[in-house]
Parts: sequence; C-alpha cells; structure tokens
Amino acid sequence: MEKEITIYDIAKLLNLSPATVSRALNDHPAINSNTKSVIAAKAKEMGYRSNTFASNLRRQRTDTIGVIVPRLNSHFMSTVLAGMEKVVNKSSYNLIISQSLESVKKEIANAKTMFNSRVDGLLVSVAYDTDNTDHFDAFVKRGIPLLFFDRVLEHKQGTSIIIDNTKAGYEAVSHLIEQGCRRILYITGNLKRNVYADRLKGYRLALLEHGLPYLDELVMVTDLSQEAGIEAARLIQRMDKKPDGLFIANDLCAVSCMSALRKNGFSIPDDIAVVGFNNDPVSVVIEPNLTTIDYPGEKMGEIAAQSLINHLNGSLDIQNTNTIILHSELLIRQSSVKKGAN
Amino acid sequence: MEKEITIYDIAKLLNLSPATVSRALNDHPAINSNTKSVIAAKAKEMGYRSNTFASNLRRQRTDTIGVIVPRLNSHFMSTVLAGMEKVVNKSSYNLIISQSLESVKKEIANAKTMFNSRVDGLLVSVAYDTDNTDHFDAFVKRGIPLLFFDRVLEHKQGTSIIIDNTKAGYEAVSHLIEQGCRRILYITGNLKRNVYADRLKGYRLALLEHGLPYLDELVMVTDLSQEAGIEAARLIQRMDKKPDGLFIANDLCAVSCMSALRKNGFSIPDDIAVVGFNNDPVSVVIEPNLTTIDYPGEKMGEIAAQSLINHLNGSLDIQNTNTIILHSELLIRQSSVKKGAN
DNA sequence: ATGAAAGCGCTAACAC
DNA sequence: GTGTTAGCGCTTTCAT
Repeated sequence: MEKEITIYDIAKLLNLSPATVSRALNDHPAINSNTKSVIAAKAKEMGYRSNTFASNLRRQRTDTIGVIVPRLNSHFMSTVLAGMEKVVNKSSYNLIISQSLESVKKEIANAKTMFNSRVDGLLVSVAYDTDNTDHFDAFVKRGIPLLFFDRVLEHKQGTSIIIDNTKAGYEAVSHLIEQGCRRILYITGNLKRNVYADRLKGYRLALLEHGLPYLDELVMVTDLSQEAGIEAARLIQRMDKKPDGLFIANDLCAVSCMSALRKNGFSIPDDIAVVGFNNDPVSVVIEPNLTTIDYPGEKMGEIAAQSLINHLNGSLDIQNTNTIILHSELLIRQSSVKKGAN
Repeated sequence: MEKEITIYDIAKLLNLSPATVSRALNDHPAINSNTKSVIAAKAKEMGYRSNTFASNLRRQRTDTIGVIVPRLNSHFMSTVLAGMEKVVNKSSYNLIISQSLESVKKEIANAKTMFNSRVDGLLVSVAYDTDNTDHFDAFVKRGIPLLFFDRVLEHKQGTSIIIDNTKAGYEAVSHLIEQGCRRILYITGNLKRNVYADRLKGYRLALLEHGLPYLDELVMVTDLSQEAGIEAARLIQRMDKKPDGLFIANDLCAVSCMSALRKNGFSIPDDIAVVGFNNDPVSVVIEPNLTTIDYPGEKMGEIAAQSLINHLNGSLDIQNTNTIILHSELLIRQSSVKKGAN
C-alpha cells in the first residue's frame, strides 16, 4: 500500500518550504510560475492529493453546499439537481445531497448532519409533513445562509424560489372549465405545503370567476403516490355525482389515476378530463397524453445555487431578497380536450 | 453570530481535560457515566458540534462511503440507494452520492472527487461508455475497497453484485417465443455494459434453443432513452419484415416505444408483443401493462453497502469474494400475451 | 519570491 | 477514571 504524500514530502524533495508548496498548489500569485510548474509536476508524479480535512480545519470553511430534497427519484427533482450541479461545477463549491423521503424526522436528521458537516450554505425543499423551521434555527443562528426552493416555508429571513402555484392552479382549472367541466375534483398533497395550498387557491379562484360553487367534497388530500391515484379512481367510481374534470397536483399520480379510471370504463377526456402537474416524461407516454403544467426545474436549481454562491461570495445579500418567482406554463394535450368544446 | 464551541471550552467550564471531554462525547467505556452525562448536558447547552474535519484529520479515516451511479432519477437506482441508506444508517458510516449522467468524463471527475474526499470505500455502477478501470486504480493502489453493482466492470479484485442478466434475457425471449413470436427485435443499450451484453447472450440462447435464427438486423443499439423508444418505433415502421416481438432492455424506453407504435396503428400484443426490463412503476400505468423483468434493487443496495461495511470492519474480506448474484423474475402482463397462444 | 512558525480541533499513546 | 502532550496536514501572518 502506498504512503500518503503531504506537502512536506514535496517540499523536502524540492528543497522548498511547505508554505511555498501550499501556495504553489493553490496558484498563489506571489509564487514564481517556474516554481509552480516544478511543484505541480512533482505533486502529480508523487500522487499527491490535498487533504481536505486539514485544509477545511485550517480555513474554517468547507466550500460545501448542502441540499435537502424530499425525493431524488422524481423527474422534477433530478432536473433541479442537474441545474444546481451545473452552477456549482463552475465554482469552487461542492454539493452534498440528501433526501428526506418526505418525512420530517429524516429531514431533521439530515439537517443535523449538514450542520455538523459545516456546509457553508443550505438549499432546502421541505418534506410532506414539515411544519416548522426549528431544525433550521441552528443555521440561522450561526449565520449560515438558508434558501428554500419549490416547497418553501415561511421564514423571516432568506430567499425562496418558487413558481406562482396559484396562477398555475388557476390556469389549469380555468382550462378545464373552458372545456365544459362543471364538477372538478382537485387531488392534492398535504395542504401545509405552499405548492398544494397555492394551487388550491388558484382552483377556488377559477371556480369563483366562472361562477361555479366551491365544494369541500371535491378536494381530495392524498400523498400523491401512484397508489393514491388508483385509490382516487376507486373513490370516484363510488361517488354519486361523479366529477367531469380532475386537477391532480402530480403527473405520476394523475397518470395512475387515469389508467385506473380507464380500466373501470371511463373515457378520458370525454367522461372525465384530466390535468396533471410537473410535465413528467410519463405524461407523453400515457394515452391520451396528459395536459400538465410545465415547470422550470433546471432553471430553479441554477438560480437557487447561484443565489447562494453569490451570497457566500458577498456579491449579493440573500437576506434582503425575498422571493424569486419563475414562470410556469400550461401544456394542453389530449387528456383534457373535450370534443364538444371549441 | 455565535462563537463556535470546542471541547476546550467545555473542558474549561467543567474543570476537566479536553481528553476527558472527547472521550465522554465518544462514549468511551473508561469514562464515569456521571461525568459523561454532565459533559453531554453542557455540550448540548452550549450548542457544541463536533468538528468532523479535526476528527477525520486526526483519525485518518472519514467513515464515509462514496457511491457513483449513472443517474439518480430512475426508479431502480433510487431503490438501490434506499437500500444502501437503510444499511448505512444503522452503522456509523455516511454516504456521499454522485451521478455520472452516463458520461465517463463525469464519472472520472466524480471518482477523483471521491478519492480526494478520502472515502473509506466506494460503490460504483458504471456509466454508459466507461471502458476501463483506470480512474479507479488510485483506490486500488491505496487499498480503498471498491465494489461494483449492477453495471460492473471486469476487475481483478473486489466484489461485483449483479443479477443473472443472461438468464433474465433468456426468460424474456423464451416467453416471447412461446407466445408465438418469430422475429424478435432486441432493443439494447451499449453492449460494453455487462447488463446489456449478457441479456443479448440470453436472447441468442433462447433463439438457439427454439431453433430460430439469430439476425444482426434484429439487434438495435440505442441509449434506451424515451426518445430512443420513439425512434425505434419509427424504424420498425420502415422495416420490410416487421418484428412480431420486442425485448427492450429498459421499461422507460419500452413504454415510449409501445406508445409510439400504437399511435402508428400497431396493436400490442397482437401485432407486436413487448417485454421490458426493470419493473419500473410506469410499467403498470401503460396500456396494455408491460411484461417486464423484476429486479431486486433495494436488496442489491443493502447487500452492496453491507458487504463494504463488513469489509471495512474486518469481518469479511471482499477481495476474496467474487460475484454475488441476486434473483430476478419475469412478470408476465398483457403487453406480451397473445390471444392465439396457449 | 520564499521561509518560519503557530494553530485550526480533535484523538490516542502514555502516564498516573 | 482522568490528565498531559504531541501531532494529523494545511494555511497564513509575519518576516526577510
């Protein structure tokens, strides 16, 4: 097994001081460029690798940004993460990613781990049932910048990056109404989450504007899983007055609900028109293709990471910005277009 | 902003030595349990957090396991990762996860990062176009254990965890033949990858055993993306002698291909029967439901992580194990069951 | 342009 | 059961 090489080893062999080696390796301007190349060559030859721990210990920072997301395996989230990586790769920062699996408990644990790994900043999209920011207090107290995206929490300081979920919900439901729907069922996630609560606001607004009544029985709170979609189809089957439109806050759930409904003999969109949310790839695989809200995940990731980095570099003060709102768009496909409607 | 608390601060306040505080915090058996609770209480009160960097620097290990996967946003991979997390959470190790996005270039960069973060061990599933193990040599040289799973590479030492892809391919194709298929198109990924090459072996074996000829023109190498599925459907449309069965090495691609074929007027399974691979949730959403190979992702993750941890703890020597093979299973659904067949 | 030296916070060998 | 002390590898201030 090879021995670990340190800057001392390099320094000794080159008759230089460790300080010079350190500076050269970090491309310090005061070092002669010749010396630099000699050192770089030797380091490479000897298989030197910098010891991040020693460096972090000494510098009192980690150049690391933590990310906590509900799940990794959603198309939306992985798109967001791709955006973050893109930005972070251009900087000297690194990303540590962890998932809460939609549980506050795990989110708290993850936050603690992030805190103990001394991330320089934290990007968070909260879990299903998170209902306070206590587990992030430690960060605020130590002045570690905190930025929420998509699923955000009310917090006195710091930025949130979101889309206008109210508007998106309004557009989705207005579209259904224009297609002739009069009983629109909204299948949603936990209404604690801004994303679902705001879409509900949009739903109500659209009904109101078109003179349709708001009925509690037409709001179904689920976990938006595939199973929830199937269960929703079962419940619809049993309803006396069946809905003629569905607005489902997640494409995966929408797609499995549609599929179950069709198995039960419903015709989509004619019996029931459906609008999903997220523009997940599966939305163009299902028959009929799913009308959905497209949502700029990559951009959201880029902006989140860039804002945080700018703040860390001192070129932007996050604490004074409030909310960044990105555009979303209704993509109309066959699942919601009734033949009768214009 | 609060000052960072160290064990020295705690020691001073409690009139103890830093060593005692350190031991107490690490639950060292020699420390009086009273002392321990006093120290623990004080640490909590003062908002102490252990400095991992100092600790890692001193202990010369990180208690961290690196994971490199092609993509995070596949159902299979996230299931594998869930399995790993489950095991790792029970131990004192942490996980660092990174994705290569199917590119060797990024995989090399990730490996380097992992190496520099001094992971104690590495779990890898390689990218699409990786064709040698050079970027893992540094780990081997330093005696850092390396374990491949699912998409594995030939390497002299170390364990691989896989399913029997040849058998899975054989079963998939035999099933299609039994349903009456005579021209079966295999849509695959890069044949450098064991998973795709071995399934091809199974495909050939099944043909051979049933007296069907093997034809080069019936093997289509793609990137198995959704777009590839649509493109494949286009190519099938143009073929003079159309296939009557498809074996597609990935459900997502299979599903989009099926969907495109149906739009072009093909009836599934009657014109073309389809078998996918992975048992992705989408396989039960598509109409008709997709016959596929089910694949124990979570178990694979658990075994991979556990084997590595056992090796690190000295209770198992990975270098002497070779290959662990997990069971897979053909799930027959409507997409492949022809009405005519028995 | 380079060097000397101190110290980041922790742990472990050795002492008592 | 607890204390003393040295050192992990790096960066940086202060010298020259």
